[in-house]
Amino acid sequence: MPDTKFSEIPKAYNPSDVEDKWYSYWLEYNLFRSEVDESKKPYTIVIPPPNITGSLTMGHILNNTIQDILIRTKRMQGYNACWVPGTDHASIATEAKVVAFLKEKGIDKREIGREEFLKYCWDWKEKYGDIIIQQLKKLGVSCDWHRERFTMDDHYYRKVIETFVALYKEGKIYRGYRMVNWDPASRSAISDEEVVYRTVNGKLWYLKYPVKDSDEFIIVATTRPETMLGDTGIAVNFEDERYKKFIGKKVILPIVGREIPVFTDAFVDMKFGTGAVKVTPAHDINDYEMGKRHNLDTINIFNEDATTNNNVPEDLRGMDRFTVRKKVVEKFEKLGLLVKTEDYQTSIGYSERGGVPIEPYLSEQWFMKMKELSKPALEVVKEGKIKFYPGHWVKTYEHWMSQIKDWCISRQLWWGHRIPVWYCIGDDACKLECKSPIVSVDPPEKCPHCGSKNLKQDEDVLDTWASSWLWAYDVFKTEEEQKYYYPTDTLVTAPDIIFFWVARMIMAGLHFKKEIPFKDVYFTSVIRDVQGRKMSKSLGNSPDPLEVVKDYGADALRFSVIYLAPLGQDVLFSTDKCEIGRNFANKIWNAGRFLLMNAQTIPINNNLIESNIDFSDEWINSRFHHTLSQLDDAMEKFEINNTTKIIYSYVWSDFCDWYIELMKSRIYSGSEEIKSAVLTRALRNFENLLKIVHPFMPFITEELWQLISERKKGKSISTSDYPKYHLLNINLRAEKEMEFVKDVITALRNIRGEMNIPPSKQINTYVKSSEVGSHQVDYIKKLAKVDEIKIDKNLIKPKASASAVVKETEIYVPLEGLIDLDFERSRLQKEITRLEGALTGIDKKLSNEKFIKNAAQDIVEKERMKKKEWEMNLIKLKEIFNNLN
RNA sequence: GGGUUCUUAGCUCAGUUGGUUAGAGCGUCUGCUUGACGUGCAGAAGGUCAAAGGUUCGACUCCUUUAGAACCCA
Repeated sequence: MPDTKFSEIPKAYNPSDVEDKWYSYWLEYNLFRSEVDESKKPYTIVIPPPNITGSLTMGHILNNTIQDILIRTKRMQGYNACWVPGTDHASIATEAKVVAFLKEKGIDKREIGREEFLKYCWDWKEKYGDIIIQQLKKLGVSCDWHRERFTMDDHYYRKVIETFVALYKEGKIYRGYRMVNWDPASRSAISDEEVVYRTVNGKLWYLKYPVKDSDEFIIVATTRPETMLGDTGIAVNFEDERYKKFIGKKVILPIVGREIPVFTDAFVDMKFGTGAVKVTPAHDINDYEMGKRHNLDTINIFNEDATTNNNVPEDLRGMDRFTVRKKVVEKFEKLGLLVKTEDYQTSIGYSERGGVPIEPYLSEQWFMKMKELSKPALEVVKEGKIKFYPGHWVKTYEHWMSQIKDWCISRQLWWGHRIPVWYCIGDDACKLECKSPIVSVDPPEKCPHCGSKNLKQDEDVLDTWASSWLWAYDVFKTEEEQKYYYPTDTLVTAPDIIFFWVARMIMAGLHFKKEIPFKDVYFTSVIRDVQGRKMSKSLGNSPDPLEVVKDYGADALRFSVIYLAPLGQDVLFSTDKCEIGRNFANKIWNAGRFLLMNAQTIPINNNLIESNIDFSDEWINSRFHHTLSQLDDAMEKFEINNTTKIIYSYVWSDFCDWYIELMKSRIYSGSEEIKSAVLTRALRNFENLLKIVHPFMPFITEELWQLISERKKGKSISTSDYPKYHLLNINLRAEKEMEFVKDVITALRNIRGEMNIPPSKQINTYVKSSEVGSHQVDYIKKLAKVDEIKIDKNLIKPKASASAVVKETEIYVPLEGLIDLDFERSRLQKEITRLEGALTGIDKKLSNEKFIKNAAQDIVEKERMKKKEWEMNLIKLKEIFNNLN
């Protein structure tokens, strides 16, 4: 026993005293380090790399706590546990931040040029890049920090480029002039997945287009009147009687004066608007398709920043899209061509990062063919080779995978992996072949066709996800490591990146490594505030996790968040809910404090660990192994939330409420040998308790583990052996005995409570039985505050007593002068009524032939047993009731 | 418009392949300076399991419909 004085152990657990101390200790002794070791089975997790732009959110807390629970458990269970941390360069998000930062200083990125701009980006990364990572350490996560990676590390960068080149050579990457989602704020293309749709209150404008050589008009309805400047046709449905006479005619485009044809296309919905649709092939994906079908001109009216270009009339040039909208509507109004304006609810795509409405925009981009890659990736999930938790995500995944489109991977940005493609801009010697791009991992010296050294690299960088989809294996640098650690075991991630990241990692893993990247995917809950709103910076409803750690402790935060987060459901979180974890930590602390206090005076003697065992020892051991079995089961099924409930109930109800309370009678009044035996055993039980709590609450368990016994330098609970479940420890007899004792004590407490007997007042008790052992009697006396117990199977009910029937055993508490007979009568009557109701139900069942015939035999048997016991109890209660005097 | 999920005590949620006259934590009420803990202890109250049908000997659990909520996709 370490010579910590009891008086030195504070009454309440104070997390700030211990957290930093133990985190540095763990790092000092490299306890989270993992290296290839063929003699051990690896258990591997790669962290979902947080953005270098962000700071720690409650989402990170939940996500990383789950990973830490898994990895710590496996580490203690003897696996070579490897958790690889790292960060993501987040191309578009970081570039936006740096651009904004420069803007404040009055610098435009185009002025300073690419190289200079990238220096600023790297500065940013150095300064802010590992904020989240540092914050995570406060949470106690057990990552192998020697393995920290960044998606733009030299090694990783090269892997990304090599992957591009390989896929290009396989014909899976191509360049094309296509309509893409354009973010005018960052002046870059983005992928379909980066577009978020929002319902907004817009308007529907009805515009009149004069028909050429006629007095008639065609009226079109549009939500984006400004795009009329690029209209090159009017489409109607072939079956629409209203417009048959116009088909093949031309209309004069107002303001512009261009003549555009009226044609039919099945795409047109007769019921929408007026049934006539203005067609702008350069600025709408559906119009683009129609334009292709009908050979319409494609007139782009916007610059890259969505201001109008020279393809619109002079007085409307250089305006942003919203200004020009106003101007166009004004002009229509002046011309008498605006029929009406209606309020209209519409869904508009916004750039997730840029925050502005995306513009469908024609441009030259790089694409990845996805069909072939997606097929095996869909299979492994459908077949269950990769399991999702909760399983319903499989359907979402299937849906997306089976209608996957080619992936636009180029971004018109500078921060990121620059596309490894060069173009010959050559000289006179250029040949036709020089037009084809040169794709190469290392910069080519000259054009392979004409020999010119005048080459220019593609300006664009790759989509961030085209780097992070390699994360599951390229975080491991050597072949040896990849072979040992890959496939990884579990991925824990937020469901909103199932397509961005999870799906693509599966594709990459299967394609390049011929193996799944992970076996299990755990999709975390979404953390919301108590009103159910998503946590966001703009709402200010997102607590700073580090503040919470300061106020409640890291262990409390971890435990609370998991306790509140059921699989597959949102969590309504508020800081004060961390009281659950804080109180729990304090409970554990005080259980430890109690044992340590007694260890000051009672010698620990391991020779006595198997001596003086009674049913309470057998019971707690049995309960512990039940708990282990439940824990194993829940972990297996990734019911992480459930594990906290299992642990909570064991620690609080079994260990503290009963085991510790029971042990007091022996510790305070037993012989020296009994005291020693009981306490020695209790400390061992407590150590086991600490071990199963440790993955959830690493700091407090380490502190107590170090306190309850002298440990060698470098020893830690985090690398101790996790207790193993053994069926042999389940002791049904002890459990039954314990159950009886608990029931008697509860019944007596109930009587005390209802009869208003002050706790200070001792009572006497009579038990009509022959089977209660003396060891049980001691416990009942102590916990129910009973002075004297008389046990006799023939005893006669004493006068003026309160009573109860527990497991067919009658219990009496004589209360001469204290008892209110009417009250006792109503108390008994309540129980009688309850039992009668229950028995009616059971009788109905048992007298039903079909039940006897159809129900499983053990169910019927169970019902019969219940009936027997309840009938017995009822008879006794009625007898007591009738003889009450 | 299509898909997924959810609706159980005042609140937040459990409830395992249908078989306990429905469980926990918080909150509420009553009592407690009991020698670990008031961040605690003991006791109690509180639910026609969203609604209506159906399957079944038996439905919180399975099916259908309806109402409401959330999310994803278009």
